Amino acid sequence: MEVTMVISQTVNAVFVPSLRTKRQSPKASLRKQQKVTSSEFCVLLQSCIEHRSLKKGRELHTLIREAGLERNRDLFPKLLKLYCTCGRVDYARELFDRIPERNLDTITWTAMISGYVGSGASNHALTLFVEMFGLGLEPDSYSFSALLKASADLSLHRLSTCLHSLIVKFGYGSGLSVGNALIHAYSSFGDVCSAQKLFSRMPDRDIVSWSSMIQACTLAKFFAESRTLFSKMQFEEHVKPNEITLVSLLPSCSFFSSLGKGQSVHAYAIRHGFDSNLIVCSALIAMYSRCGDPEAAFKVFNRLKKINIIVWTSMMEGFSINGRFQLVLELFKLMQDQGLKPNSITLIVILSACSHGGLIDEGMRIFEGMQEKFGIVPSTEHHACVVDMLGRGGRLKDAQFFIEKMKIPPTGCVLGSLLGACQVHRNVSLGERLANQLFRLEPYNESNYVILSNIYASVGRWDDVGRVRRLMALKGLTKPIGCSWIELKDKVHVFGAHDRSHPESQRIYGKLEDLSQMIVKAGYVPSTKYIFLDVEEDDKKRLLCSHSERLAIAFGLLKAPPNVPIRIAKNLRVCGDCHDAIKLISKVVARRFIVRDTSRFHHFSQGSCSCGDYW
DNA sequence: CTAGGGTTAG
Repeated sequence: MEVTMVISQTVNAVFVPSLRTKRQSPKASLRKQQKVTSSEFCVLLQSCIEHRSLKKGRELHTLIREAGLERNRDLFPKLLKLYCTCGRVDYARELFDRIPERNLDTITWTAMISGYVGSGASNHALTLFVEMFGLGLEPDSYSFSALLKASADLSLHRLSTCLHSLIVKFGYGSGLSVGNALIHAYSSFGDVCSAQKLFSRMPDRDIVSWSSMIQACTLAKFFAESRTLFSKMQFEEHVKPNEITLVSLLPSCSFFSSLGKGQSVHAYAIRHGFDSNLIVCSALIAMYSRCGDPEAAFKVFNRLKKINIIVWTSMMEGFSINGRFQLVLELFKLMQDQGLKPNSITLIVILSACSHGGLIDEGMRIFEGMQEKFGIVPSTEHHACVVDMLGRGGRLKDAQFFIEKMKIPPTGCVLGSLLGACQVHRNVSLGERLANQLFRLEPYNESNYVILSNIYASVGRWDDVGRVRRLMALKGLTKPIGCSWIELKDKVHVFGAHDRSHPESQRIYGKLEDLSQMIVKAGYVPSTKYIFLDVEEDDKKRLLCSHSERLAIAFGLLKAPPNVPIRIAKNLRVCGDCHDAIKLISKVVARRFIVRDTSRFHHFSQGSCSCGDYW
């Protein structure tokens, strides 16, 4: 409110005197008006743009038109930008179309193009660019920056490379902003190599270049490289990280599932006053949660005074992946009590929490009330959550019925959820039908093949297992190799299944043997149904004992300082038998284990797990 | 008229 008042005062202060001068000597005032007022208008417009004030902006526009300055070279592009940033690209386009093409210059075309990109209508931006190029107008560095963003938004890798060569041709190859836009575009395609090549050749680099390069590494899962860049920028090139740098870096810190790295970034945020920035905080909350420390995440959450929907969603997601499902629902209620409405992503998080927590009735109630209560039309993702919820709870028939009654066509993710449930509940015939449907729908999604092959294996149909595996090979798909890792003293130790490559392998297997004896005494019976290989029972039992997660656990027990929880991460789902075994190990050695799966955490303590064996 | 940012089912 204050802002609009300031603007209107300024408008009056600037405009009223010029109105008065209008009635005096016309010639003198005209000159005066154009010289002084157009730049003053420019400042005012800028202020409307910054505060996204459409109302004041329209008033200003009227004043500008009356002053005969609408088509001023500086003001016209600014007017376009005003409408675009206020969410009215249509007004901007109308204004743009009122001027004959031949009278438009590159700057104006580019303003309109950027406006489309900024409003998420990148396709229109490209169409306009083609028109502009066809008229023989040369794009400038601003045009290229906007176009690169458009090509990134539309996932057009080829277009980005074409633009890159055009950029070089037009002589903008060493420009800072264009370079930054190129890094961003390449990183959005996961093409870190091109981004890195460009970055290393840039004559000038600023905070945006560094942050974008860090972001590129993080997105491509080059986590160690992100961190290296972070220290390099500070200690070798003396560039000061800002909040955006931290947000680009933070996801890298949770990968190894050890807290140290993320904590140091948090400390940096506190030292530099970034710890009340909501975006930094939601990244911190996600980082702590993904390191298996929801309490630390909650501390960050709790000291915020004003919380937006994304921060709430991050916190609820954090509790959810750490198995605190009741807490998720309590927070969800609290959030609504405070007058905040969930968005579509919040509801996915909530439904997924209900699914993983086995809170089926509650979940169904929330799903059914989505539209009426929150005004959100359920998308395929929400439907997939419900299918997962019913399927996980063993209600396969209900899940099938639910899919049949869907008002929108079921996508791969909806059917995939049900296929996953078929694996858990060993339903071969339904699994087969779904898998065949899915192979047509998404032929290159390897997880569907893996699940079907696991379903066959679980009932001993080894010929069919082989058939699915050959089908995968034919399509060039592979099953990811399982491994687990543990970080100790800044070093990551990775283990594969039955791995003997670690220098301390002998001690690890010795420890495993001890542990096996202890848990057998405590009542452990190996469950060979989790071995999806065609081998003898005894071999299966032996294979179970040296799964990668157990090797990492044994190593952790040998090496980690006493009394701290042992944190393990795995790139696949924890095997069900290992899950049983780790529960018992946590009891017999009186130790907490925090194991991260592909999708969630298992907090093992005193013989039980936070997931309640339902996952 | 330019560049980079947080939450998303299996």
